[in-house]
Amino acid sequence: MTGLAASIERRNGVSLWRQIADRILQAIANGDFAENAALPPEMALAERYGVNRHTVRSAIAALVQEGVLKAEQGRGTFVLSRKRLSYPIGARTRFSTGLQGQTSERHIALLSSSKEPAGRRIAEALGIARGAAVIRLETRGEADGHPVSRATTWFDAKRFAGIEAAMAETGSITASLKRFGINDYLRHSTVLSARHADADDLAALDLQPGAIVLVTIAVNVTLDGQPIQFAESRFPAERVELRLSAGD
Amino acid sequence: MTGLAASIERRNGVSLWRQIADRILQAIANGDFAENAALPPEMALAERYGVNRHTVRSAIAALVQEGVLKAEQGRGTFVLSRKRLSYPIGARTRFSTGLQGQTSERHIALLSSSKEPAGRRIAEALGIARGAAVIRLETRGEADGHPVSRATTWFDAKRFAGIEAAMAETGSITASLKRFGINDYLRHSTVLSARHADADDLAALDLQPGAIVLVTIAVNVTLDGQPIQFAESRFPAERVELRLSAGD
DNA sequence: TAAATTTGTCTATTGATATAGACAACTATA
DNA sequence: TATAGTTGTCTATATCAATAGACAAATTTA
Repeated sequence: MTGLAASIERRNGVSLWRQIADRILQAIANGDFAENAALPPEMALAERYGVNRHTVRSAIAALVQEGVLKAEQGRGTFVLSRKRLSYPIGARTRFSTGLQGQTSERHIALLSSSKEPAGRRIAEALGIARGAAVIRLETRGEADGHPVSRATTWFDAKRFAGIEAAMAETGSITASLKRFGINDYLRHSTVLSARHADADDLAALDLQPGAIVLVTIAVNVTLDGQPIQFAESRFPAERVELRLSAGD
Repeated sequence: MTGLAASIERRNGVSLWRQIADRILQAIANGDFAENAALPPEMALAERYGVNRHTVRSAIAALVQEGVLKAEQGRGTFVLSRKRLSYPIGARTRFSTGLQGQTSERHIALLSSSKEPAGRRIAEALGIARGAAVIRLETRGEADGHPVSRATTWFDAKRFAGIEAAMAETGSITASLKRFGINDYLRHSTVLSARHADADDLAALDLQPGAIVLVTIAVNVTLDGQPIQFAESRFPAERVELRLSAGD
């Protein structure tokens, strides 16, 4: 399928070993290797990608460091298989319901919260005056102890005063909103993009530098269309894919 | 907002100038700079990112090459503003209707076509036997003369014999499907991921090496749920964002 | 046991990346 | 017309990235 033949680019600002590490990760996520399967020998990979064996070794070293591969002298290099999580997004997406069946344990950790004046984008999305106070929550989604998302969420401070405490206590946006009389809500719009992870993402998501994150910018609304929440979420592209299902 | 403070990472396989170029691109796409606005002076950027001025110059040089910035000796460096296209995806997404109002001219160019046996993934998606013949189309979406997407599409060769000719003639998937008696179809499922662009993407999308592409893998079905089309599309993350609207 | 295969380590060399400093060329402004 | 601010060019140096070759160490297979 895709990504087998295509060659490697030089002099682009992305080192060859990083590009090759990306390829291998992609192949694993694609299911090209079975659980605990052996990677082709270093010489074979070097030939396939048209680079020196040492360059392949650098790529493998990075993935070993990352816990994706395990190298054994004399035997080979093996895939410790981390399949990609498939994360559904749609009108009724909730974090905890989204990953059902794929992981056994999941929750949202509140990293920090603060109060700040609303910028242009946030004010427009929440339908409040620019400069009005908003509460900002920094959270991390975890599944089976592994970080799978990193989000920044804004609420109208007037309407949702104290939501950071509710969030810290319940570990759930849905449960926290219930305390403010909101029993159901919908995702109104989602904008999707991708970029290199920044320093904050790297630390929070336990990523290796150079990793790519999928970014969603979403507005949640009540059933009658009133905006309640504005959020930017980052997902590590190497561990998560986003899934849109018809009818969601 | 996001992306202003976060610092630059070293020894990660992605060169500093590439990381800084990414940041600047992101800031422009974010709307942090007005049309034709001047970028901060090189010295200021160097200080902000904690690097040497020459490193900033490398980043700027790459973006000038790319046509995003224009540097004028003695005056400053200016944003040639290319706003990001917002590309809607949903149950009723069509290429030509999707970008209405954002661009004046758009069409799909057929790059090549071939016949091949269906692999596991494609056979499952199309509901045909593994190894059955499928037609594969390589296409490029263009808006105002700029490439905005690169797709690989598979059809059941038995049912859609000759669709490559229809596609070449009409330049439209929708119009081509009409010739086979399909007047309407829906997007059944979409899976979203992101990765570094490979050599083929770089050439077809006119990207600088190191660029990131958003990848969608979609299945289109007839109104009664019969799968007709399997497609993998790549969008340059620096020029395109994907938008999910409620009710689509 | 011997041979083949595969990963691990070492040395050496080349080119790209990044830093540093100095100064030229050009523009806008006081 | 000075002066300050900005981009452009040059030299020099240190480190990282990539290539190249040789051989050691461990495992599997004949």
